Amino acid sequence: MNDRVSDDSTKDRILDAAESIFAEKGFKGSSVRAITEKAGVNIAAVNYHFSSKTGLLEAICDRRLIPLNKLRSERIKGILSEAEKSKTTPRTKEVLRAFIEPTMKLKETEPGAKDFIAFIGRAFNDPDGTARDVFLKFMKPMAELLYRALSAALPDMPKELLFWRLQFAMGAFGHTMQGDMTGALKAFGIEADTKVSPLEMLLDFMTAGMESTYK
Amino acid sequence: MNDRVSDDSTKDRILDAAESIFAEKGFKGSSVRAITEKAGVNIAAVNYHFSSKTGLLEAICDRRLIPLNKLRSERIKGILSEAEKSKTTPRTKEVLRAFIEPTMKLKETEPGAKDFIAFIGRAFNDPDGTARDVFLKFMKPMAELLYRALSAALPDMPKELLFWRLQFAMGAFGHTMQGDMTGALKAFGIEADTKVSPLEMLLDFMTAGMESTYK
DNA sequence: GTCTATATGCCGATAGAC
DNA sequence: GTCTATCGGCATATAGAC
Repeated sequence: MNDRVSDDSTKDRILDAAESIFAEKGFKGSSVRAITEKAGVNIAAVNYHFSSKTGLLEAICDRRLIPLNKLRSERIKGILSEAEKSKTTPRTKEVLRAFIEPTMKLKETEPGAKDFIAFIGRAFNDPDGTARDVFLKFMKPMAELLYRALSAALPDMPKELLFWRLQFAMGAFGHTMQGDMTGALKAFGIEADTKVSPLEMLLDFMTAGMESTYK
Repeated sequence: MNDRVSDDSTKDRILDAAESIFAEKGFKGSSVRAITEKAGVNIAAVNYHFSSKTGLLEAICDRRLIPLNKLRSERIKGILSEAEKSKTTPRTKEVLRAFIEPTMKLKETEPGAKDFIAFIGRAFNDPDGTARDVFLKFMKPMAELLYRALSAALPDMPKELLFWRLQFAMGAFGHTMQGDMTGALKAFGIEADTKVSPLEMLLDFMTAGMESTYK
């Protein structure tokens, strides 16, 4: 048995290549040909190992999104049960952090995972029905748990307002995840400062937005 | 002369159909065949009138995005010159409103424009290079003006932080523009309340995020 | 300006040899 | 499990009749 995410098998070579090409070109824009060429395997291998291009997409989600959502869920459930025990309200920012921090950590530590993160950042808005459907299927229980936790953190907020704000926050998150901003920063004549962390900036922004009482 | 955005000419029938199909399926996912069929014109008409599929995309942006950005720009420039005259700082929320309100208004008043809005909401994150490049080309001066106006509204904020927060805000905006949330609302068991305006909710969220001093 | 017919090419998927 | 060869389909784009 091998618990590494990737090894040198044909299957994993295809998964690695697909992750990277999907991230760059989207699901529809990526051809099985391009994927197998990058992986250095025969074009027929995708159908042999994954049945279809869609099957390959599902395998990618199995490999990365399931473990990622497991981490997120455990942290959020921990926050919820601790709040229940102490009869307090969870803090909005900690709930959001529990969702987002594992994503950033995966991006930094797991080689190749940054392609996956970029891909799901945009799968969320991907016009291709197949990609969106697969992605939403994998995300549904996670989204419900996040919504519940934010409900607990902001118990007096009308549910529809909470829902919309969660949409806004997820839009900000998804857009941040897809691709890096280095080029855009330069285009605005801004020098990047490595002291500031995108994670903390995003959490501040989201938390303020979620909790806003701005008039 | 005819100053309506759309009439019954072949050209406009194609633009209307393309707008709607691009919105649903993205640029790559939309075929010229599907567009001409929906428009009720011959398949060769796209190349005759617009040279290519990409030319068609550019014509769509010409028709909608240029006038929309003109409205946005005029309002933002008005805010900037008024602030200069009165030696005050523009208000963040009013700058954001000047950018977003014309979008919402276009969506409500111009028939068919809601397809365009949904499309640009996602063109922003569209993995297809062609669509993203065309869109960004049309948006560049607009983005720079918006950044300048927010700089004026938040003069003490470090430029890199301002830049990132603008990215977050645009992510929230783009995600909100693409498609309607009715289905998702129902999936969360939330009854939609027409009294609350997505525009105001979004502006509150964005303004709080932009101005956040949350620790 | 609109049509048919077609050129040319890439797509996902598979059959069948090894 | 990996290969070659190929199928059938759909894509964009165009040539040329009307």
